[in-house]
Amino acid sequence: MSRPPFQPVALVRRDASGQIARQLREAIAAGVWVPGERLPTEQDLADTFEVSRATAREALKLLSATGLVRSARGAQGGTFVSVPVAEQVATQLGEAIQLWYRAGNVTVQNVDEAREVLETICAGLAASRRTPEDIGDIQSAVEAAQDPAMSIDEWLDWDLAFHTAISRAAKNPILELAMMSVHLSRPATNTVFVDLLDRQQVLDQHSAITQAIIDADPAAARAALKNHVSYLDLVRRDALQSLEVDDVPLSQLPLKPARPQQ
Amino acid sequence: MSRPPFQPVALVRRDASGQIARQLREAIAAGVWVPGERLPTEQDLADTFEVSRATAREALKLLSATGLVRSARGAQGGTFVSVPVAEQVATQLGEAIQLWYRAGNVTVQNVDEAREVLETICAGLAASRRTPEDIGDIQSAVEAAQDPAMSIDEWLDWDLAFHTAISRAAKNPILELAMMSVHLSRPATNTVFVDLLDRQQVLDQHSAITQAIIDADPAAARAALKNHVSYLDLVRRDALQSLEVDDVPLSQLPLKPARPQQ
DNA sequence: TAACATTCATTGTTAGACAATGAATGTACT
DNA sequence: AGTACATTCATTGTCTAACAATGAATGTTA
Repeated sequence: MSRPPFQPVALVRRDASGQIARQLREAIAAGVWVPGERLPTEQDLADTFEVSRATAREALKLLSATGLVRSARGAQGGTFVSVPVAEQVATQLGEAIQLWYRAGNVTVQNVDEAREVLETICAGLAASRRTPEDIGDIQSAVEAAQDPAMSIDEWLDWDLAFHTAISRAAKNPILELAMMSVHLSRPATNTVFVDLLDRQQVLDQHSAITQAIIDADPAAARAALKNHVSYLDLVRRDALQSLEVDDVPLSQLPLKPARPQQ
Repeated sequence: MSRPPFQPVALVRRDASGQIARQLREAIAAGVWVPGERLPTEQDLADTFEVSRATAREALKLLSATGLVRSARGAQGGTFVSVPVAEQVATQLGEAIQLWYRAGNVTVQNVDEAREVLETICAGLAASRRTPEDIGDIQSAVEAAQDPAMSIDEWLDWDLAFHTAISRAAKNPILELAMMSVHLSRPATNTVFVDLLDRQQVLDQHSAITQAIIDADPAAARAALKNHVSYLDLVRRDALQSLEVDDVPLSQLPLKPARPQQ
């Protein structure tokens, strides 16, 4: 099976950089250039598409924004096809979810539900597939969070580390990515009530999840996680109620009336 | 709660456009500009960061690649904060997964497992939450796929429509996005065996899922979907076995030895 | 009132230049 | 021979200065 050649299509004079980016993206998807391989130089691309180098550069910027290519200076430099790292993809996804939340397209309930079902699955899989390293990671995250003098931010970091370790132990990069994205989108949605949590209770729940994973007991892991999530849910409901906030709108963030989006 | 002002930070002379993009992204995340609002003009940004307009433009291109902003020409034009549409985010995610697959970072099993657990959840939720419109969408996708003269591509499109309608009926945009991404990444991973499927069997399985959703029976919906997925799994196993391909590597696509990625 | 023309701020694109970089190559010294 | 250092040079990064295209607002005319 040989690789297809790159066949540029003449541009219609509208959004040149976008069209070039699209053609390059499709070419990469078709395997014209494989990860690690070098694309033509900016000048070559500019000549090929009959545009200026600046326009060709902007097309490459569009691709580099999603981590599809990366550039390097120097004599042996150039633009290389690269495989986006999970963190980058997850960050972008989390970003999008936060914007959706602020625009009212998703609710805290949506995010929490997604989190619950995804993490429940991951906990079950983790109990079946965890390696000794995974157990170590999970346990050290639990232990590190036991210091009662810890700041909220630090504590949240360890909480994230705990849940990240579980999703990694599930040994499925796709689910891990999904979990990571949901967690990364949570800062915008849970700032209201984090300091209302009882750390000791959370800690106990984390320990129960950990133990089930160590015991290789998927059903127990799922149950322990569901218990944890329902506690978080309870605290959030109480917090919202005490704030006398309606359950539906949820956007505590300032929202200016949005300009109609075309 | 008032919005924070925009406070640009002086750049270190390295990757100026990237730094500007990062600062703008963080400012948007902090609510300096809300969706629909206009950013400063390119010239203003250039002046603010003490760079040329070209560099400021490249920063904006980095943001527009993920749909975070969009630009418009004309007297009242400019660059506006926008909410990325789900399709765009899902496409990017699917793209990343395809690259991961080609780079060997994910396997077909990973993608299929993610698809199975996500869609099982969605099917259950859909059975609880489906509206009459959802039922109509799902049914018409099933009926449309009954034409035996249909081409494989068309048939696959209807298959996608069927599964998309289910995930939409689950009424959770986050899970819907996840499903969409997994489906969009599948073309690269299932080209080997699609024509080995028995369309009538697939159709019957789709009908069973549909009926369970109409009956508002989550458990039945989950079971019917699991049955469907396990059939697909079976066919794929057979296909791989008959091709005498090992079960693990799975990359049927041409792979050149990748240049070490820094 | 409606249709049309003009204005003009803003993004889109161009051309040519110079700066920064970093791998490869050459050179001198031990 | 080997090692430290200097040079080369293709390539990306940034700059400058301009012009083109656009499209909402405004003005003008029928």
